[in-house]
Amino acid sequence: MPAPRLRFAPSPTGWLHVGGARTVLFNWLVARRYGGEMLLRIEDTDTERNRPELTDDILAEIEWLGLAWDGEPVHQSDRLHLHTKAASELRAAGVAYWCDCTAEQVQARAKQRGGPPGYDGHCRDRGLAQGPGTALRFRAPDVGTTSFEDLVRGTVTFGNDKIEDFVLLRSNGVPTFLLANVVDDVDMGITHVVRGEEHVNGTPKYLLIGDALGFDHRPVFAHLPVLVDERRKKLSKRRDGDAVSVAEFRQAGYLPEAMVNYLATLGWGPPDGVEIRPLAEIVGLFDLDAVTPSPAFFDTKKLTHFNAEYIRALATDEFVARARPFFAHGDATEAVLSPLAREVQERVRLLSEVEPMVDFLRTDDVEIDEASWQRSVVKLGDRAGAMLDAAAGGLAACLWEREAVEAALSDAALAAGFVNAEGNPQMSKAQGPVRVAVTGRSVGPPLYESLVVLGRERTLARLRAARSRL
RNA sequence: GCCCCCAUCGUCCAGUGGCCUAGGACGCUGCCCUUUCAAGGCGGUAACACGGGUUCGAAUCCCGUUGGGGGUGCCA
Repeated sequence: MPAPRLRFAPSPTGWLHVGGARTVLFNWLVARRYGGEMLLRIEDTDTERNRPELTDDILAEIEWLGLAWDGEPVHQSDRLHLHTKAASELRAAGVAYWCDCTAEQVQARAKQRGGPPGYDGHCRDRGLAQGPGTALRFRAPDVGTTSFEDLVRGTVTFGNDKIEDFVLLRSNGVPTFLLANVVDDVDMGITHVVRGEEHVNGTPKYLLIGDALGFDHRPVFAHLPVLVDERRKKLSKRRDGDAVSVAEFRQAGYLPEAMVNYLATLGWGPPDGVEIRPLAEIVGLFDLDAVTPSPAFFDTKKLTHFNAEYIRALATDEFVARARPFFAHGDATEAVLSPLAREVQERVRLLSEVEPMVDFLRTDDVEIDEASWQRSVVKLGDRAGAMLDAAAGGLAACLWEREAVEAALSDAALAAGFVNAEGNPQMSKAQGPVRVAVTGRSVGPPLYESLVVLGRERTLARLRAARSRL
């Protein structure tokens, strides 16, 4: 395959959502696989809805994902002259005409007619000249079919009689996406149009415009399946029209590598079934022909699993560095995390979970979780108090390092009556009261290591506090 | 309504006429390991939507039904 040229064409009307991210990824994958390029085109022709400041956010998220684009992003609004020139050509060739119907009139007639909604060709042969309030419409053929080969769907065919006379130029003179798209794709030398399934219906219009303009080259199309939510609805339509944004996941502590890897498994799968793997390998394996045509559910649980795997695979210092931006208490958190980093790393699924897990080491303002207190302390009866006392005694005297702390707690367990059938200390239960007293909860990082970091005095103070609470 | 598309475990992916008593992953779950929790090890749960064809043979091909999705804008 000659080096392909692809483009991702977001419109700055919202944040980058995960569906968009998946589209960027698949475009990027094709470009990388075949030594081509992926360009960016900002489709900002909708002056009403446009929010230019969002462009930077979208670019930043794409960068965060690590999916670099080639060249400078193109702004469609800078290219209006090309679009209007094409519009004039179409008008001159008689395949476009001016229409002065308002959107309200079009709708009203459709309703009155009782037939299908849409434009009825009212102004087709009125020979209107351009004037105030006139839009330029494309004269769609009444007979025949328009079809194209889609890399993921095969041949798709539309009856031309079902294609209405759509708008090329709005009455304010600004070209619509339909026109701008075709002109820009050709001008930018785009060979592959890889986009969401929602564009399938617009494709025959794209083709009709291109043919009318006399373009001899057609890009290859690939319409990716939509990403859906738990209700099987398009993700970007979720809630109040809010998409599930990439930013949301970034802020929640997901790694871009995990996100990208997970996204690659939606609508596609590696031939060998190995899902979690470096992007470089995916590049070598990816193929649009192998993309599934059916909608895919965006499963946050599975994404989270990927994320946990990626976190665990990090070098420990890298893990700390990546978690740092999520610390509200900066250096103080890092100081208590460092000695336990490896242990914490194996226990979190999100970077945002790191700080809460070591908070009990940073602050003395530890709240005892009631459920944990009941389950791991109260339920043990008298032995809980005995354990707390014995632990305090042993810990007060021992050497303050891991083995000694373990030994002290083992002895305390024996003294408090936590003994198993073999006569050994039953630490699974005995560590409970100490853990809750010190950390406030019944789950957390390994206890001995935690105590060493906490320090003798603070440990003893918490043991005493718990004792008096009993 | 009309147009287009889709249809394998709860979910994602594998399967492209015989290798399928349908495979992997997430989830859920049993056991083991274990200082809690994780992680790890070994198991389990669970699917070819339905009905017709074609064929010696169908999850795989064709038709229909049903179900789902996308579109139907002077949004992109």
